Amino acid sequence: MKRAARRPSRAKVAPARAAQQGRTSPDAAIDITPLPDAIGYMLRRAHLVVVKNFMTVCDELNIRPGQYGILTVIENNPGLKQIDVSLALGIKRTNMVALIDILEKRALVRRVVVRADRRSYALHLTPKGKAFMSKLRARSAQHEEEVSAALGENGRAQLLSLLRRLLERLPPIVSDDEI
Amino acid sequence: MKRAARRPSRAKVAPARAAQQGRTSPDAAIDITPLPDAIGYMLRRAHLVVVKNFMTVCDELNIRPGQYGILTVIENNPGLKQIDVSLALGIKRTNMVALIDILEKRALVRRVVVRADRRSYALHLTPKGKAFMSKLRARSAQHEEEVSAALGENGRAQLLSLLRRLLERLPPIVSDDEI
DNA sequence: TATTGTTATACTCTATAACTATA
DNA sequence: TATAGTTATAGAGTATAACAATA
Repeated sequence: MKRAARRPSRAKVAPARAAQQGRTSPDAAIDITPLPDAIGYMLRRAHLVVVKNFMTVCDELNIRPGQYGILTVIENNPGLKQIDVSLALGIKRTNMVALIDILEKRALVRRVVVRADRRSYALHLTPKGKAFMSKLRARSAQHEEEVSAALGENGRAQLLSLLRRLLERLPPIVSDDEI
Repeated sequence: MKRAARRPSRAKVAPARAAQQGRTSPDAAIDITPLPDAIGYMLRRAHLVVVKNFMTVCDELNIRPGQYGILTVIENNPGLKQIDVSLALGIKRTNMVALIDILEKRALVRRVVVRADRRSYALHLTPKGKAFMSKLRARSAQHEEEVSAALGENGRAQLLSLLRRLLERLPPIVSDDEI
């Protein structure tokens, strides 16, 4: 996330049409949300602003949002296999390898050999991983507070309820065959 | 979006912990939404299922969601410069070039030379582009209906209102200096 | 035969630097 | 000096195919 400073700031864009017609009123400007009725697009923009906010937490602790998800799933379900984490988060098992590699190299996660099934590993947080998650959870809670404040009274619960409805009632992203 | 069929379907994952403890009840399985209280994560998942739904429309008409946004902005604001479209959609002007190239090669959009400022183009839909948008709008409306149905009575309006609040009250994704 | 982890690879989206031509 | 468009390039994130070890 780098800063730059080239052009003067302007929240709205004066369209060429307005200029061509001699109108210079800022009211003629198009809005920064040009597809305000497209649920998919609005979800995308909202996700981006929330993630940008969360990235300040991630940058502090040098972690990616996806890795935060993996750590959380492992912490809440110690002993999971990589394939289970993949399935839970919708990350392909083929892409999970490098992600776990990073977390293992940082000594946050351990791959524990399972005698019952020597194809797979049981994933656990190390003591360092648990301490890390402790910090991460505290900072994440702060972030969630900021988002809640933006959403207003009851807004957070309402939003989560509506998002849950979408996840429950629309076809899932990937059938787990594809993980 | 390819189909595959390797493993038996399972909506929930039986965690190794439960198995190790001898529990095999499906109630012990972890949910497919492992971060149900993280607004950012839930927005991501919801966006993915909605986009997957919208992709059926895009695949039919051989277009990407981002290109749909560009066409919509140009249709609603004929004569905009590339930089204006970039700003409106949060797409860097450097990445806008190839996107407009594609739309121009498909004869949906025209770059019209502006005598008043020969650095820039005025973007317009061609007649073919307008006809295309006509089809696209109709199919998109169908898609929006499906999403609305999933959200239930008033759900759509509530969700849009909450998402708008996030966009208005959290810091913007990019200052327009960075476009 | 099927599953788990792995490697290699490709594709999309996004990001940065540097150039040109115009203003 | 600043802006609009462009090119080249690099980095995420995600996708598929093929393989070894194990069940």
